Amino acid sequence: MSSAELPQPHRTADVRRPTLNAVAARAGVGRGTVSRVINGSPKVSAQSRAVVEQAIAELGYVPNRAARSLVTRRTDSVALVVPDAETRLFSEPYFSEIIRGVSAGLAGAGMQLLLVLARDETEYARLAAYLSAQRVDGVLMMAVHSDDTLPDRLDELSVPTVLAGRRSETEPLGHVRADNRGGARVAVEHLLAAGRRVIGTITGPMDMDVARERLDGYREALKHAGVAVDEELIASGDFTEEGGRAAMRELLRRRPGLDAVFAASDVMASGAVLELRAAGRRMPRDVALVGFDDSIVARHIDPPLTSVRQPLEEMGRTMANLLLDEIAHRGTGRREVVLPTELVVRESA
Amino acid sequence: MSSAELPQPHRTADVRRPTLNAVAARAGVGRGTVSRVINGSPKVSAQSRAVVEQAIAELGYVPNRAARSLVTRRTDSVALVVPDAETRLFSEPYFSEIIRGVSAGLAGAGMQLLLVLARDETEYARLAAYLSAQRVDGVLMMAVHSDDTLPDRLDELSVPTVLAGRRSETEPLGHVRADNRGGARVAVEHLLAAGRRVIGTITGPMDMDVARERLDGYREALKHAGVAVDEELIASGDFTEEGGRAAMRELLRRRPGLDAVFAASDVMASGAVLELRAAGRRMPRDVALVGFDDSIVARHIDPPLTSVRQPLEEMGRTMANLLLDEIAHRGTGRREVVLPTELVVRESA
DNA sequence: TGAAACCGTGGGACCGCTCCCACGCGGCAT
DNA sequence: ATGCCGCGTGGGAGCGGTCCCACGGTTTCA
Repeated sequence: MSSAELPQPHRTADVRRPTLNAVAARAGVGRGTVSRVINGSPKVSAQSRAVVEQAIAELGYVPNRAARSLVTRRTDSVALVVPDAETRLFSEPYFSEIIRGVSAGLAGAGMQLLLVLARDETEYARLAAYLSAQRVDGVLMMAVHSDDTLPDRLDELSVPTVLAGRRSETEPLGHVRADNRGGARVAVEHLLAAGRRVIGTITGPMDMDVARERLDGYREALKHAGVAVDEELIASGDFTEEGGRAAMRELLRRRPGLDAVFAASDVMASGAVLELRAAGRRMPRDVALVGFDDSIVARHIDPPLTSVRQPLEEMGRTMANLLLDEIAHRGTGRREVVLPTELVVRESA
Repeated sequence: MSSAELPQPHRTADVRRPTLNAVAARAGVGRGTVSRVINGSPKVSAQSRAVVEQAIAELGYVPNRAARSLVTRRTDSVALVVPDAETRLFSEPYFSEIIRGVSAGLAGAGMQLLLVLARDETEYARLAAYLSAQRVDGVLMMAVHSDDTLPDRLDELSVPTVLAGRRSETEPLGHVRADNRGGARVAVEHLLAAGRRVIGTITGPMDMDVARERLDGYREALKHAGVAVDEELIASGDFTEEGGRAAMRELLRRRPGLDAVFAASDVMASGAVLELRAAGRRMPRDVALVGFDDSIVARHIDPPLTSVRQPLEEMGRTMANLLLDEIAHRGTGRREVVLPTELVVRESA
């Protein structure tokens, strides 16, 4: 009989939810008043507010986001963009912790989190247009590469954007990062304090800011302790296990007498461990080892790895806050926040 | 002069994007025609279509999602709900792989992924109302507990829902899961094939379907091989490292002569390794060990752990597809999909 | 040759909300 | 008393789409 018998593809269940109008009718007030109550406007009498709130409760009214967005031009949602190539890194606490921080930071403001995995280059290229098309109020980006221009494009389109980490020392956009330099410094100081003097380091790719910063921290610590920096003790990896292993091999070849290594990431450290073991070096007796990230592998490496921990969740929360701030008051000036790291001492050093 | 000088908090940049109207005007056709072109309706002449597409390209037009949602009552987005308590599991490939699969599956359909971390109980309780309030077209849920009623509530509110894993053998909702029983069986068969006969198992919490299924697989394999199941060789853990360790200790106490162990998760296996090592057992010589999940720790345990891998990404993609299907044709009947597992042989067994 | 069927098309109505203007009313100064 | 101010308040307009009806122009078939 009714059209209800016809299939209704692509239609949500037509259990029509109460509208603002319905609430107004029930409360015996105008739509404007209901809207004011919902949006916490002060220009409502206590009485009206009570009546409206009552009606809302009775009807189980929830505002329609689309209708609101349409007029306010806000979406109350932000996108978290992660290049898919890096998704594997998800497996590191890095992503999950940051995400939970972001989520916590956004929840308070009633913002939704849109997860966008940029699969291939094509998709990535379209992203700027896509994200600027009034779909989100702002964008958070993780794992930005030095040569990544998406942030700049978003900036041109005046889409509030906050990055996890910076692309270079002169990052123009707002971002949050850990004190990589300080963390590295503390790590190396820890090795120095244990009496180690021939300390090598395995760096990340030098076109990444984190890698440069951690290397700088290594240098600073040595310099500060009056130990000359031996360039032969610096080998570069690429943040992969195999890269770490190769770098370690190189270090052992160049300076067989080294007694400690600071690896700029736990994953590289785990590669180094394999090589050290193969070379018959015992840890920490012969060679002490410190990593960076305090990732999940740190605890499972044998011996458990001393590592530098970043306040990931706090970084996420801070990113959310910076973004919310930027959304609320545009162009309040870009801000960068650097959060402190912490050395987690285990058995490897 | 203009109002542009006034601060405009909470307003997106007023660079007004072209509307469908603008496109129509430029193309010299009516709004209806433009709408038809955008939605791929066949009832448009080739000529009109060409003109409209041209105009769209020239203006860089992108449809306004909110406006569309308002009338269609669709949002073209689905929520992925993850109880925050489980977020730590993010660090396992489990979540990241599933997410990437989900994302891939949704991307093809032009759907957005809303990540919802349900923090505390209160929030979790509100979620049903929230999610049913025309905010998403469907819901994907991970890490559902046996006593979780959110899925049922969503179902009542006729919100299409698909789960990762089932709550019990009689799960009424659509879901995707790995062949836990078969995987466990293959794992144990692998141990049997290596000549092991006194095979213990460390199970997960028995109120979880995965745990029960994996234990069943263990039993099946033994039975099939004509080996009597010794209940003393079954110890229960809780999917944590410490739980695995305790269970292993118990097994060694009960049956010091065991020559193999099947742990229902890699994390528990890593705990077992610690205990075995403490007890002076060498692996795999004295005791062979197989885990489940092929998580990141599996490769880093010493010796590298033989483990059962689940096709996580495919599970994610399948979840997305089931959900899309359910959204498009409601009530086409609940479906459950079971995907095969694979034994990854390393050095521990 | 005329009616019927069909096809692409334009545009009005509407989705549910916010914004803002105009209005009524009581209190205060004139 | 009369005017003015300010505070709630109601409701029209409009956000940018989709849906659907009505319309003119062909084609089809009796």
